[in-house]
Amino acid sequence: MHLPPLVQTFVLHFGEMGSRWGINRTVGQIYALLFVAERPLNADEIVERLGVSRSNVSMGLKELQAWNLVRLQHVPGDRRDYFATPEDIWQIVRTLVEERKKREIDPTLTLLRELLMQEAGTEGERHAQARLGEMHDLFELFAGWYADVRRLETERLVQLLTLGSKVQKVLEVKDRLVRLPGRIGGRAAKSDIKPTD
Amino acid sequence: MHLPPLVQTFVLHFGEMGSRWGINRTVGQIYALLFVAERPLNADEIVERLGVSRSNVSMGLKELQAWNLVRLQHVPGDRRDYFATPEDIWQIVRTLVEERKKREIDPTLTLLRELLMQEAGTEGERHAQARLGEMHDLFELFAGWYADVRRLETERLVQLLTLGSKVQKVLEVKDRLVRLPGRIGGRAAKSDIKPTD
DNA sequence: TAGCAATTTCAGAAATTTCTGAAAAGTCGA
DNA sequence: TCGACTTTTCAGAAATTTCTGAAATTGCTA
Repeated sequence: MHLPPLVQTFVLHFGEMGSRWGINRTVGQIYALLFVAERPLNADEIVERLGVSRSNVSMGLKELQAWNLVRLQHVPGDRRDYFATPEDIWQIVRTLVEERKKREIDPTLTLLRELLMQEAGTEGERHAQARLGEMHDLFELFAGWYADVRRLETERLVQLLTLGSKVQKVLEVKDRLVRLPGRIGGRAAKSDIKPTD
Repeated sequence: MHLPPLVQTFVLHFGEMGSRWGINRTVGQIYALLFVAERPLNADEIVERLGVSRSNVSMGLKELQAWNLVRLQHVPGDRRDYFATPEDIWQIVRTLVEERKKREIDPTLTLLRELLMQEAGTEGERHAQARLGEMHDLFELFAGWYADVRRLETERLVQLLTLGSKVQKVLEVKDRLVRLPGRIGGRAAKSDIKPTD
């Protein structure tokens, strides 16, 4: 691996973090390398800089493409494939949110729906089902949030994230205004989740 | 493994999802089992129901405790340890958010800060640093959001999550009101992140 | 402080994931 | 269609993670 020290530190870190983020080391390193690169890189350049096998890079790039985290580009007069990360970091956020939803939330949501349809035999199963119902509502809420985030344009997304704990004040303001004639704020959100604290 | 079919399906699914969520199969199964259990369970009961080794359960419980996802309880007249998940599912959300921040965001934030302090030698390093700066700002924003979520009481948390794409309307309303005399909405959030789309 | 019950630790076995090299498949111009 | 170049596939090697059984430790009470 020969890279400027700053880049190398970053690339190695991303490789290590990969396992916490659900990708493997090489995939993390490739992504980090492309992220800081000044121009698109081809597979052999990645092999050269990371010191891993060609086939590993090929598989890593395939996975990053499946995640929609890298874009394939072509350099005129060169038939090799060149890869780059989207420059807009907010596009990356939307992509990650979408993929996480698909992988970490949707499958469980599907299963929970199925289990809630079943007939509970024993007392224990009835209790389990009640608990699964709570989890289902929670997962639905998250799924909706993720879906919303994906659709928001950048400026609104920044606002939503910046909002955080200020939500209280903002909503107070809204509630007050919504009660005025004219109804700007839209209808109240349905919520079958009962707060317990 | 002997469990009612409904519970077994759920437990197995959680075990499989575990790897996507950054925990191992047994840890996922233990969590799922405790989540739907009618009463706290001791280690031997978990061994019995999941059909895994005693030591594996011991390690799994230790990890779940490190994540603050299970609580240790004592049954009077029984010196064994009993375990349960907090009943309030929103407490679980806060815990997960906190732990994810600690594991998935903070280490990278720390590294990015360090790298941004360094002197960039080459042109390539200067470009890399600019890119890392963008990532740093993004991670800061997320870290702040996560920290906020952890602090919100349940009702507000539900509101924040339900908000999603409605953020636009709500903020329009707020903006309008904030400009009125009295300044209810608080000061504008500082934002060094420039939207690019 | 001996004896028993419960829990934890840990070395190595088992399972899983990641990575490589070699071969296959695809692509383009001559 | 050939041949040079490029990418993909995949079986097995290497690395890593997970899991187990046995032993050690903890803590209680008699």
